[in-house]
Amino acid sequence: MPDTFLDENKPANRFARAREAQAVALLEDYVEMIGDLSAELGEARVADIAERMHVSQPTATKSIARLKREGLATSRPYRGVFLTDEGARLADRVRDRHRTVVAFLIRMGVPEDIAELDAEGIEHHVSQVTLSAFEAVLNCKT
Amino acid sequence: MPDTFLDENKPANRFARAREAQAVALLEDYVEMIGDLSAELGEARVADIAERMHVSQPTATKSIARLKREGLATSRPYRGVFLTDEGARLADRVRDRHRTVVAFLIRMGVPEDIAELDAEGIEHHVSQVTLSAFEAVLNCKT
DNA sequence: GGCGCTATATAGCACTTGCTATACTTTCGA
DNA sequence: TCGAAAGTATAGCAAGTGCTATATAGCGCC
Repeated sequence: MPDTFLDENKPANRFARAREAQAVALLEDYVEMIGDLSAELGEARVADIAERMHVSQPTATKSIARLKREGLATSRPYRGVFLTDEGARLADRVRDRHRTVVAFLIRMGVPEDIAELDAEGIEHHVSQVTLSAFEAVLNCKT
Repeated sequence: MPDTFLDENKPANRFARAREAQAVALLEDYVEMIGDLSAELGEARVADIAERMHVSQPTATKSIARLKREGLATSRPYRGVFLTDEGARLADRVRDRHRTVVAFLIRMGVPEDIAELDAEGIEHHVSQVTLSAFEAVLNCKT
C-alpha cells in the first residue's frame, strides 16, 4: 500500500476512480480518528473509536481489522489500537487536507458548520492538484 | 423519497452524513447516465449503461433494480430503462451540479481533466449552500 | 418459420459495512 | 481475592455492489 492512495492509481474512468476513493475514505476517517484519540487520551480504545464514528463497537472492530490488514494500524486483543508509521503519516495528511478543505470552503463564503459537514465528504475526493489549488487560493487572495 | 436527497436528512454527525451521501451517489450517477443515454440514443439500454459505467451487465441490472425500487426509473424485461418524472428531475439537478463543480474547479486553477475526475467524487457531497457559493464565485468574480 | 446472435435476466459467490446478540477478558471495588 | 461491571471479540444476519457463468428472450436473416 503506497503512502498516498488516490493519486497513485489511475482507474479506468471517473466512476471507477470515485468508487476507489470511496473505498479508501473509511480507512482515512478511522486513521484520523485514531490519531486524534491517541493525541488526546494517550491511546485509542475501540469503544472510543466506535462512539466517535457513531458506529457500533463490533463495526469499529471490523474496520480496525481492515486497517491492520492494510498495514495502517496494530492492536492486540483487549488492548488499544495504535497507528503504524504509515498510518500516522496518513493521519497527518488526512488531517491537513481536511483543514485545508474546510478553510477553503469558508473562504468561498460557506458557513462554518456547513463547511465542516461538506468537507467530510469532499476531502476524500480532492486530488493533490486540486488541494494545491485550494491552498493557493487561501494563501494568495487575502 | 424526497426530490432532493442530501439536503433534507440530518444524520447524527458528519460521518453518518457522508455515508448517507455515498449511498446516494451511485443512484445519482446512474440516473444522470440514463438521462444522457436517453437524450443521445432515444433510449437507455442496459448494455450501454453497463459499458459507460464500466461495470458488468449484471451489476448494472442490479443497480437499475434499485433505481426502480426507489421510484427513479422504470423498465420492462428485455426493454430499455426509462426515468420517472422524479428520476428526470434528479438527473437534471445532478447534471447541473456536476457542471457547476467542474466549472468552479477550473476557475480555481485546476486543469480541466483533473477537474472532471475530482468533480465526479466531490459533487455528491456538495450541499445546496456550498453549491450556491460556487455559483456566486462563478458569476461575480469574472 | 426457424436458427443463431445479441441482449437481458438470473443464480451464486465474494467482500464491505452496518447491525444485534452473546461470549470472553480485563479491571476495579468491596 | 473475587465478583460484577466494563470493554472487547466473535457469530450470524442484512443490504449493497461487484463479479462470472449460465439460462432465457428478442430480433434479424436465411
